[in-house]
Amino acid sequence: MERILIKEVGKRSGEKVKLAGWVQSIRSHGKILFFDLRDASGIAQIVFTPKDNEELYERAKEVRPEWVIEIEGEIKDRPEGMQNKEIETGNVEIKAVFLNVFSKAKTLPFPIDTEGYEINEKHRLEYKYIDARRPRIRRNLEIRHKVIKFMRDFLVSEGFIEIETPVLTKSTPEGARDFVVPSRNYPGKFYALPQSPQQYKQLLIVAGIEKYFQVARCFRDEDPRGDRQPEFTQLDIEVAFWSQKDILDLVERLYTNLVKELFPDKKIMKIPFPVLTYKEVVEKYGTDRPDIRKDKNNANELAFCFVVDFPMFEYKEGDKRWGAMHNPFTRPKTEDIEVIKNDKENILAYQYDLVLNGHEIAGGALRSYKPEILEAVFESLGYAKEEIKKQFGHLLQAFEYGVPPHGGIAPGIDRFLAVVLNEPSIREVVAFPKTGDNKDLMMDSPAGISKEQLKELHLKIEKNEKK
RNA sequence: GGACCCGUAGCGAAAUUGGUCAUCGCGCCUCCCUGUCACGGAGGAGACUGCCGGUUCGAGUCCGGUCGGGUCCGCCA
Repeated sequence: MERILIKEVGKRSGEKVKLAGWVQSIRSHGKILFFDLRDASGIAQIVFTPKDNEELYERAKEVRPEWVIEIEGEIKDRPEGMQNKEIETGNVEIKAVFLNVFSKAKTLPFPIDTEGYEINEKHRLEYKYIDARRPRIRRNLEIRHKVIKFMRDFLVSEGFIEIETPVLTKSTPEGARDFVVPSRNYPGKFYALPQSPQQYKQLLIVAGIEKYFQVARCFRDEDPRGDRQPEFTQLDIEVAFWSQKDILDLVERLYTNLVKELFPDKKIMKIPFPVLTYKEVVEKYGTDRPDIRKDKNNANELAFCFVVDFPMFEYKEGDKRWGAMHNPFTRPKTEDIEVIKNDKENILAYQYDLVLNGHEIAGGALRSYKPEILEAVFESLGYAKEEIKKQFGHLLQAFEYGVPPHGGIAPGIDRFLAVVLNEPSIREVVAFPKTGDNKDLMMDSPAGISKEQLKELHLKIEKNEKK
């Protein structure tokens, strides 16, 4: 017999079927036994009585919560007054005639019939595969899937193509700390994991891909927060010949359609999204990611806005030097080389963020495509000529072979989901999140490697003198 | 790198100002129960109060350290 999904049983009364799943709860009444059987599609009530089959009933009595079983039986309309309106299949129940236990289960380390917020997160992270059995987490993962699918379908329908870029790439200065991967073939050399596919996507533009996107994993070795993980997913977008307005319009269409389709209960406060300058939001709200909601307690209010005209440079107090506010590839709003080099504090850039309810959910820019501008920016940041060539030579060289004006944006998927699902942390919308100390409690990672591996990689570990 | 918060059975909590036997709910085990759906009822097991040290006649409670989580600042092109 073919197994059917539990959500089907409600409309197949009278049929003999096979079901399989996890035993969610057991209610025993002496001479009648109820299971709530759960699969990925739903929950249904299974009934055993000794009157129908003594041997089967005795075996069913041994079953415990979370065992994985299959049953065969007849779907029957429930007796009058005994329907359960709380579940989709509550009008029927399955009278079991066959039971097979695939797998027993120990008592779970914590309950899964609650929202889960009350449980110490280290337990949930260590047993994430159990935590994810709770409906809230399964729903979050399903909605994540739908959001990503929507984004893909939307961009494809707009003529974009998705292209994968390497995960093993090169460490670059500026920006966050890199995760690095030692090379076996080249002693003392390292790959780096991408902080974003930034340079690759610009090179794809040079290649003539005019509309690129990628659901891209990005890696940054900084201390996490509730809204940051060391690895995260962004919808990486780059286009040739488009203006800033073209890009903002695309993103606005993406989110308005997405919310309409997948979150119909949510209300977007203002369409078109307000466009505010960096200067005015900092003056008015004291932050570059203003929360412009009217009612901050209303979970269904989504207040998007664009923040534009960021400064090109900012002075890094910690490093005592000038850095790029966004990234060095961003196009300044001037083409005057002398101004770029000498008037750093006043230069604005074609840089923009999308902000939602006080969270930065996308950042992007038009890029410098004229080599002399790019070089002026690098010089402004204090790079010597030979250093520029060494670090960014491949990009500058590529730009000598015909490059269109281009730009892009990268919406962060995790953060958007956390906001729209009203979750307190992006850990609630990631399948296997890491702790606030970049550890994976479930895999026990990071972990040591064998002497042989170290030797192959030409690495020696210095003993920590004092830790 | 810095500041703060938390750590008591499997889970969540309680424990006067330091003072008997460390309490409760859920879960777990056994038994009873033919209509429950968070079933119900009766009984039971389960804790060196994260770990190490100190103060004290006496520490779950105070102090120091350590380990494990969390929040924030720095950081996050």
